[in-house]
Amino acid sequence: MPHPEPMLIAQLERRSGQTRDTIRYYERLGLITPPQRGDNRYRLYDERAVVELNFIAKAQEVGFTLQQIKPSMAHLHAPPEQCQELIDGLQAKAAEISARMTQDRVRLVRLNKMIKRLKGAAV
Amino acid sequence: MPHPEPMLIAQLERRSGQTRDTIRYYERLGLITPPQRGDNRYRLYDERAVVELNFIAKAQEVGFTLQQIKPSMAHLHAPPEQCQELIDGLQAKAAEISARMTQDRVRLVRLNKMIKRLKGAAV
DNA sequence: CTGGGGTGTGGAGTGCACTCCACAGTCAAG
DNA sequence: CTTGACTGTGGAGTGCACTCCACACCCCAG
Repeated sequence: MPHPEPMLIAQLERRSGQTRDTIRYYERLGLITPPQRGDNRYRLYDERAVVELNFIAKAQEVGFTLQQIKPSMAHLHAPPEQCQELIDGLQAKAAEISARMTQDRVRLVRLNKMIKRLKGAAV
Repeated sequence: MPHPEPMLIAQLERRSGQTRDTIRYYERLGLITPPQRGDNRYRLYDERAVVELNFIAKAQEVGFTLQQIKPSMAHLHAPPEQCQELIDGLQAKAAEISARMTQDRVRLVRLNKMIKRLKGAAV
């Protein structure tokens, strides 16, 4: 059933939501596994590529940079055993986000104070 | 009392916490008022510069970019009358930060789910 | 009067994540 | 057989906020 019907980059573009420039950029960076090539040197992708691109998108969404994502890509297709480093990375990122939220709370308070002062002075 | 004892850039660096490169960069951008010059073309700063640099630092702290800060610099030395645009800017930024905090809450939930799943699978 | 520090300038480099470009080969339809 | 869409490559450009550089004055202490 999973007959490997390869897709060209335009199709992967549609299926992944990433532009072909971005896809090729990720390939340059070594983030995704380099696809097969046809006789014409065209890239031939399979489902694996879709999975990888979705993973990258999700990882970015939670705040990882591409550099941080790169080492995790290896673990992506392996079953999640002894991924302590992965867990560590996730926890570090969670801490980072928490810290930013704390910062943001402070910022908001400051901003609201400024706004109040200005509004008061304007009257 | 406020005799205008001018300072060189190294002193402003110490008093403001910004490197001289950053100070000159701000000047290039037109963010701070260009200082007087001595006969040797050295920049001669006064207290005003300290105020301006502190303002920029604070504005950055609450999340404004230099581009966004630039138009506010004019109002800095004037009394705060009819600064509706300033207030608008502050409120916009507050909204922006609130939005990010909402995003961050989502991100944190996702991250914690990932962590739990990985920890569960690892056992 | 020499040396070491401070200062001036314009311009290039950094890191992130793309984004766009010119130029060239490839392929299917009319 | 030509045309237009698709693909390939390497490289340059973007925006942000610096940061660093070479090269050249300037100034004061020893």
